[in-house]
Formats: sequence, C-alpha cells, structure tokens
Amino acid sequence: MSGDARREQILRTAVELFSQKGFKGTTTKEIAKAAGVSEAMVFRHFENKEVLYGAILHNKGCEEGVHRFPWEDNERLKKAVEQKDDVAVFYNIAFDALTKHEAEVGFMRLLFYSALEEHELAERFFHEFIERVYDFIGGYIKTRQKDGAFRKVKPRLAVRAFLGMLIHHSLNNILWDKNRVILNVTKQEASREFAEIFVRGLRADS
Amino acid sequence: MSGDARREQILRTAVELFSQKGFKGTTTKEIAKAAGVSEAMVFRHFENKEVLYGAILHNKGCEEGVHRFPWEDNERLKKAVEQKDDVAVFYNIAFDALTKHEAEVGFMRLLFYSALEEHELAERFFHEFIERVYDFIGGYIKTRQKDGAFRKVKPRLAVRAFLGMLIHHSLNNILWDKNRVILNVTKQEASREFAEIFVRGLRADS
DNA sequence: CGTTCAAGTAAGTAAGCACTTACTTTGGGT
DNA sequence: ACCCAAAGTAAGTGCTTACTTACTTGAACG
Repeated sequence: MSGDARREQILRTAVELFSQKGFKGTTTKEIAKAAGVSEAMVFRHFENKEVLYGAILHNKGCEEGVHRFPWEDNERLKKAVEQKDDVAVFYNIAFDALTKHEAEVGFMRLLFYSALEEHELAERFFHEFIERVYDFIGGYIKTRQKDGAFRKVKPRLAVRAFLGMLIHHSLNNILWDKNRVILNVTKQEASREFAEIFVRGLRADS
Repeated sequence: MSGDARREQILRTAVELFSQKGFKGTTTKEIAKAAGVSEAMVFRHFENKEVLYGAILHNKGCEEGVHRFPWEDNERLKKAVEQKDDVAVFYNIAFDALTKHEAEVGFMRLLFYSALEEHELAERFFHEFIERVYDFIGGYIKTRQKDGAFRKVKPRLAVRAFLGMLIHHSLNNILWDKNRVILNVTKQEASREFAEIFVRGLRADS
C-alpha cells in the first residue's frame, strides 16, 4: 500500500477509536492493530500521538462533511431563504444538521471529547464554524425583524435557542438515549416541530 | 484526620481532577498528591480507581444539588404551576437549571466525560433523572393542552426542544464559549427569552 | 541483473500506570 | 502508662504506555 493511502487509513482508524474511547483512552498499539500494521508505521506517518490527533481535526475540519455550511449547497434552504418562508428555512436548517450529525456520530463524539480535553485545535474549529453559523442564522432573523415579521429579540440569543434544540437532540441520540427510550421520533418530525416552535416563538404579535 | 473526613476530602479532590482531565486522564498519584496524602491512602478508602469514580457519581447523584428536582423546593415554580402562568413556569425551570449548572461546572463536566466513556453508573443516573424531568414538564404541557391553551404537539418532543435550549446554553458557557465571545447574556435574560420563545411556540392559535 | 528507496516489522527502552506490601506514627480508652 | 486500632507512608511490583532502533522486504527503473 502507498504511503498516502496508509496514512489515510490510519487516520480513519484513529477517528473511530478516539471517538469511542477518547485521546487518553486509546493506545497507539490499538490503532496500529486495528489498522493492520505495526506500531512503528503509525509513528512513521505521525510524529507522535498528539500530531495524529491534530491531523484528524485538521482533515475533518478542513475537508469533509461537517464543516460544509448548509446554506452553501442546500438548494431547498437557499430557496426558502429567498422566499422568506420562515418555517421552511428553519426546517431545512434543522433537517440538514440532524442528518449530518447522524451520519458522523464518530466525529461528533470526537469533537465532544476534544472540547472536554480543551484541545486547542478543537477550540479553533468550533469558533470558526460556530461563529459563521450564528452570523448566517442571526442575519436571517435580523432581516425578518426589519420586515416586521419577527418580534424584537437578540438575534444571537434566538440562534442559541434554536441550535440548542438541534444539538441537544442529536446529543441525546448519540450519547444518552441511543435506544430512543425517552423519545423516539424521526428526523423529519423533530425538524418540523423544532422549526414550528421556533418560528411561532419569534413571530411578531399581529 | 478522621477516616470519614479524609474519604470525603479525597472524593472532592477527585471530582475536581476527573472533571478536568477525565477518568483515564487522571492518575491516582495526582489525586493523592492533590489531597495531600500518599497514594496508598486513596486505595485504603477506595478499593480501586473505578470504585472511586463510582462513589463520586453515587454521592453526587444521591445527596447533592444536581439531582434535586426544581419542582420539589422551588416555591416560585410551584406557585407558577398552580396558577398556570406558563411563561413563569418555564422561566423558573430555566433559571433553576442554569443556576445549578453554573454552580456545578465541575460535576457537569464529569457527567459529560462519563457519558462519553459510557460509564454505567452515569447511564443509570441520566435515565432516572431525565425520565422524571420529562414526566414533570411533559405532564404540565399535557395539562395545558387539555385546557386548550397549548396546541397539539408531542409533549416529550416539546420538552426536548426546551431542555435543548437550557442544556445547550450551559454547555456553551462551560465548554465552548467560556469567555462569552459568541453570546454574552445573563441567566435572567436567557431564561426569559427561552421561556418566551417556547411558550409562544406552543400557544394554541386564537 | 543489481541498485535504491519507500514500506514494513520485531524487538526493544524508559517512563508511567494502578495497585500492594510491609512498615511506622498517632491518639483516645482503660 | 500502656495498648491497639486506625491513620498514615516509602518503596516497591508487574504491567502498559508512547516512542525508537536496527533490521527486512519488495517493487520500480536503468
């Protein structure tokens, strides 16, 4: 196998393991074994364990799914924003987020671990990503306030409320209620209700 | 120092360290040093590291603040429920939660670690606690639906939306946005807005 | 064919880990 | 004053960890 291919394979293996047991809880030996190579190969490709961890966040953060912003390639969302169809806007944001979270459970867990461990790369990743989400959604809310459609609220506080519903729901599904004992609903149903509650919650008094 | 006193002191020290660096990331040597005793003392009081970890969850879960349900000793909340003052009900639930989260940052972090690490005691703690919260808030929503005050929604899905706002907000303050760069609001302001959005979001069409 | 160089490994090493043992101090009850 | 149980420790034990070294393979290319 070529160097680059092996490198990526080790990376993918490491994501899996780190996401399951955290940084300290995963040994380089385990990673090597799971990747089907000797431990020395891991250290040929990554100077040390910390560098390997950093490479995951860099790779995932810069190239793959999670960081892609929904408003960049989700046509339905773009259309809803243009038409100022509030419920559709927030439904599509919600559905997009829940879908991505579901598809990347491993990376989500890893992000949580890295947040707790206060990994600086994770911190930077969060701020860059989250800041832009707040700007986008907050911007839409501001526009609708100017239109007189939404009542007076701090846009960012509203964004936090909405993101809270989404992220907390995903967190429940990933972490605390994997078997959906407390609540068992489809992504569609959750997205619809979250959007409905939120938009009604912001709507200006008529 | 008496046995019981030392035991509790080690426990407190361990909460601090585990909450900062996780279970695997904290060594028994560190705990002993931070508690000002030899490592052997830690093992005299707790059979092994796992037992010490379990004791923390047991102690905290059974005796102290977090597990106490707001509707058991929060007079303002009880009164609001009696009077069916919806905004006040949800304001008080929110304010109560945000206050407790703020006061127990260490334990909150530890709970997150234990959720990721899939500690069985943590799992039990979560289910027992969360289940009752869903029952209480869900019950209130059902009542208000029968009154015709709230529209038709799955109560538990609504509860998830509301708890999402609260827990996600605390999570931001504890984990990702400690310096309040993205959003800087008081507990009061956040609670008020969350309650307002939620109650308006559930109110029946008039 | 023979050289070369990247891909790969077996077998370490030193430090760190959870946990133990064998021992010493201390303070209250008789 | 003496005892003795409980509080305390220094110095290990064996195992695991991140990381290294010194070596082998295999395929590409002139």
